[in-house]
Amino acid sequence: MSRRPRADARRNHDRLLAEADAVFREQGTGASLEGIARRADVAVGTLYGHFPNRRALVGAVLRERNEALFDAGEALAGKAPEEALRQWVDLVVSHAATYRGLAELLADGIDDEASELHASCTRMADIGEQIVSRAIEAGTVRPDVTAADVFTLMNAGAWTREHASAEQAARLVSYTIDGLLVSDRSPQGAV
Amino acid sequence: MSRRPRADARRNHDRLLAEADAVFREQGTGASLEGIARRADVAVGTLYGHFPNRRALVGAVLRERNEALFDAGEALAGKAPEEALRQWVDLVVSHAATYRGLAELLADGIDDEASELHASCTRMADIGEQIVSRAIEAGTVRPDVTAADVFTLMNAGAWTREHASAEQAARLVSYTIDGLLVSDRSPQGAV
DNA sequence: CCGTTAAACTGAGGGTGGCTCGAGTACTTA
DNA sequence: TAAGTACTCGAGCCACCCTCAGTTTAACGG
Repeated sequence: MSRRPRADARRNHDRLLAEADAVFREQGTGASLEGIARRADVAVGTLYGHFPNRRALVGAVLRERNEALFDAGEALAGKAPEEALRQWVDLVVSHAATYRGLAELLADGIDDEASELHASCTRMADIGEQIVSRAIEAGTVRPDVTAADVFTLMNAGAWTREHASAEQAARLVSYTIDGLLVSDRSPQGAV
Repeated sequence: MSRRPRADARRNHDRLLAEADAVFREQGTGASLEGIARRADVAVGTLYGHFPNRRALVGAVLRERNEALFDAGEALAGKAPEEALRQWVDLVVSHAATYRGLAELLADGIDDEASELHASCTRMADIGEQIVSRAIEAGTVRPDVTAADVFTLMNAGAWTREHASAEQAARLVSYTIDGLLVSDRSPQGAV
């Protein structure tokens, strides 16, 4: 029979997650893992016992938060296509901007199946895919726009927010979405 | 009177620049400076004697290259506004993508007067400003678009190219520029 | 309550990299 | 060729990543 998990193990796991969350918010996802272990009053080895590498720790910190994000994304299915697209991109950009450096991990995670963030990335891309294909059907968005375009836009937006003002990032994202829409200058979608 | 600079100093300087260029191309601007010193057959201290920090070294590597870039940018003054804008952004994105990590240094350099890259950043932004204001006058680009928008777009494009395919980055940039243009959906320019 | 057992914890240690500074070297100049 | 100094060297300190052999401690069965 399998034993019940040890109480100290669970306690350390939770402490590590809590401190990692705080530290990543303050210093970004590139923060010192030894520092996180220190703050959690735990030896480095313990941290590595629970989370084999930085990505795993970031992934764990994000897990709950991501659930809420994905739920919100799916709730957008009812909205008008353009609204849904704008809000989804905005949601993800704000989410990613909570932790400096996350945009990079996400952008790299979509192509790396070994990444602990891969599942989250594909989930994000899938939701974007649904929204964008609905928008194309509705004739709102150009038919040649892909899910990859939307995923990339989200990452670029999040990165921009780390290196410029939130307003500047929002402007750029907004312009880009304008560019994705059907207009007199762009190919018309099938009705 | 000031002496002629020592021959060995100049030799080391040049070797360091050459190796730094090669290494930054191969490994990005985050590469080990100790490794660069080793490759240049020089002690670390010598590297730091010539270039006090990583940004200074990157800036020096970029200097000549930047001149060519700026010249090309100014040569675009004759082109049609939209063409000039697209080509300028493309030029800078390709330039920045030569060295992984450069997009970040540039994005941060525009706000940091102490950065050795600050001058290059403002120069880039200035050229963008000229092109965009000409395009606005011509009624091609929305009147609310700023030089900062263009600078940010260039950085975001370069970053995207580091984390996705060149094609994907080009698509996104292209869509964004579409969004900057005057169309039936956006505010009309004067004229 | 107390062994037994395995899961979990610990932290020294080996590796890499950034950067400094005092001692030594070698180039220029007169 | 000697003086003077610009330049070079690299050991050394610090921070970080990650591992693993030895130790602790919680869970379980009697």
